[in-house]
Amino acid sequence: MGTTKISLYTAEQIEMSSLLKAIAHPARIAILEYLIKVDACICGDIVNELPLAQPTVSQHLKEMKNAGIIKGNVEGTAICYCVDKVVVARIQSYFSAISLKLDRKTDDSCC
Amino acid sequence: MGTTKISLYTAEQIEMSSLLKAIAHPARIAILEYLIKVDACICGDIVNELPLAQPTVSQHLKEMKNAGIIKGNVEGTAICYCVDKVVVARIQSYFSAISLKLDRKTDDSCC
DNA sequence: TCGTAATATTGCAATATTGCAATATAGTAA
DNA sequence: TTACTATATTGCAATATTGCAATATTACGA
Repeated sequence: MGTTKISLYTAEQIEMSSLLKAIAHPARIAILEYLIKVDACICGDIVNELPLAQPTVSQHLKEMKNAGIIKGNVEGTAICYCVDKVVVARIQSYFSAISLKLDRKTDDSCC
Repeated sequence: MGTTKISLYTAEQIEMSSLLKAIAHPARIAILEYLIKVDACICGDIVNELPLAQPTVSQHLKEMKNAGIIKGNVEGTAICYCVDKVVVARIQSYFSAISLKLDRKTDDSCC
């Protein structure tokens, strides 16, 4: 990759992009949705739900945890992962703000 | 990359992930925000706003247009890009729905 | 027509991502 | 301790992404 002159992006832009990158994959979305669906934050059977091998799921979980979108809790042999409400809320409000700004415009000036 | 058994993800999951992928980069976010800020959907001076060369910006715009997040309109020599409200709204409501589900839970069962 | 401005495309190097087999680690139970 | 279960890590191949220089294209004006 070429060199990204990161210093010229705002902290928010960088944070947002890294959060989104952590979700921008079908498997990650599926994991996210599964963690939300299975009310209790169930752990390892994510592997059974997804068409992916255990190491791959583990990697995805690691990345998502790194990005901060999920949290992990060791419980004996199992590990309990769950979605971080606060972070999801931040993403949600980011898009709400954008959407609001877009809606305020009378109409698309050219497109 | 290994083979993603795409067939096992839902259409929504795939669509969402590809939309998010089109934004999950500081430059893409910056472009998005700029297009929203400059009320009229101004065209090529995005290049002057970003720390990126013209071909690179052009590529980003192409990808974002491919993903459907922005629209382009030829106006003589210039091209007028603007954000697609509808698509952004879809992303927004996706995260709203998730956020809502998360909030409905009494508390995080383990984390 | 020629020149210029705005944008796109091509081709390539550098790097990142994805996926998995094999292996390692850690906890728990007998 | 041994065996088992759950998860993580390593190492690697395949592919995707990012960025840009060079070049092409397209539209306009003189």
